[in-house]
Amino acid sequence: MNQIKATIEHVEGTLRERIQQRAYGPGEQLPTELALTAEFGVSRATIRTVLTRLASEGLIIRRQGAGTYVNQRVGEVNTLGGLLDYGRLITESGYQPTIQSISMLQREATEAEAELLNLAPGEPVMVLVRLFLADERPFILATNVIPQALFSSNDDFYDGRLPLHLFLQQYCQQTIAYAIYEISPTQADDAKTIQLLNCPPGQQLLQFATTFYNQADRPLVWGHSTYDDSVVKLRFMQSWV
Amino acid sequence: MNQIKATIEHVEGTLRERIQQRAYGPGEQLPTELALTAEFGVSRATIRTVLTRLASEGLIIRRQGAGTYVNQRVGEVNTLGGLLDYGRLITESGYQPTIQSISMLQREATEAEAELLNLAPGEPVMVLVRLFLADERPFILATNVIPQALFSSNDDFYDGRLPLHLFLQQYCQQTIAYAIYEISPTQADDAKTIQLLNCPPGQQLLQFATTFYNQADRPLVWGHSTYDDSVVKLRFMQSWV
DNA sequence: AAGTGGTCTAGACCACTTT
DNA sequence: AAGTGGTCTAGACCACTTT
Repeated sequence: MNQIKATIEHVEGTLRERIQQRAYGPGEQLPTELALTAEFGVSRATIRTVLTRLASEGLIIRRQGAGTYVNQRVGEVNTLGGLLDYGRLITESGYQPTIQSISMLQREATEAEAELLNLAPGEPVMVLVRLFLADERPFILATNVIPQALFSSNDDFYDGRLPLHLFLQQYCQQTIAYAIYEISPTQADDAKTIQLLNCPPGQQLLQFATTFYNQADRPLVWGHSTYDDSVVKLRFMQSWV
Repeated sequence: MNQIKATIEHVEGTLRERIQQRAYGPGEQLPTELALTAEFGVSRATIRTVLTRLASEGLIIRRQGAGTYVNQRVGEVNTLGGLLDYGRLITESGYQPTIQSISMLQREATEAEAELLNLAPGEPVMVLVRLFLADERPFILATNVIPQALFSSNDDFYDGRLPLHLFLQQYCQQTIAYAIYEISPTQADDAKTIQLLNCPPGQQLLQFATTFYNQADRPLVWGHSTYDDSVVKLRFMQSWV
């Protein structure tokens, strides 16, 4: 009567939790696939589906003939699961995240924005400016531009501190399927950036220009963020099978 | 008598080729999984293994109930399959790559290098300095440090123009399993960089600090690269299932 | 020789989208 | 209602590593 229906989700969640809480520590061997089938009472194909997902993130490493191991260096990386969510980046770096909503206003799309978001020039957009802090230290200033047309409901309050994907889910009923990032070097040169990020003029910064799309390839958000990496370094992991 | 043994590889290679050569163009629907099983004469599980790999790179998008589609924007990204291979990054950006071997010498590891490569300080390392050009324009200056102990054979010639993973395969019999990248902003400040990258002093650049590991978590290479993104922008894609 | 993950089959039913 | 991908089973044999 207490049947768990979403088997894959359950197995995946359980294994992620065990790795996160070091029940399976860095470098340690996971139970064999056969042992996992026995423990969870599912077929090997189900187990392998889950392990494939974890391996593609670099969380585990599988060696034919030898076993499946927790990646020894997961702890050194702060972008596991992607850059979508700056809040999580902060958490994974070991800090306490705070998100401040600096401003939220409606205006007409610039030509560039209209182009990127597949809008006619002048169509209304919502502009969110937010500041991310790690342990009270500001280090990301993010501007996100969302077509006003996506806001189906007529809410009169939007919580600007929600992670972007939850914001879109909540107020636009849209799910982000993929994103394209452009990363470039920049420096603190305008007064607003210098003030909000609390950094000296000329400080070298990273800039992300990102477009988020849904499954139907429709652009949902265009954003650009300025990232002060003297606070938190940006560390990616990439794995090959 | 003409049996193809590596079924998955064959299917995967064929589908990649078709996408690359636009037999399946951007945004177009792929044949259904059922159709692919018929065409290749394999089970659906085999087809799904391949499609899962392509989807995790963002090459295709699968929509339950609707079909499998080539990502409309694959062409906008130049890091598909990862940053491992700068030569491919250039190709994917539409340029002709050239790799120049600037220097290749043996010396003692610095303390920092020894730490990163799990060596005792002073152990010998091989240092490769290489310049990557896109259509004759220099844009990446890469330094790679490899423990001398990895060079098993006593070759007296090393081809410094090989992509790093082939270099390691060839001369060290080592396969890269994963890498950890740190991306930071920097600027052209030393004479050598300015000269080789042919850029004005103070030009803003990206810097990658990368450590490559094998399956047994052994560090194989530590590298740092300076990247002039005024030549080729760095564009990532990230997808969520 | 025993144990491990990798490939592969031939089904079944479900969730979701399209027609 | 028909078609599509998602989940799931219960096997089999292979390639590779460890004992």
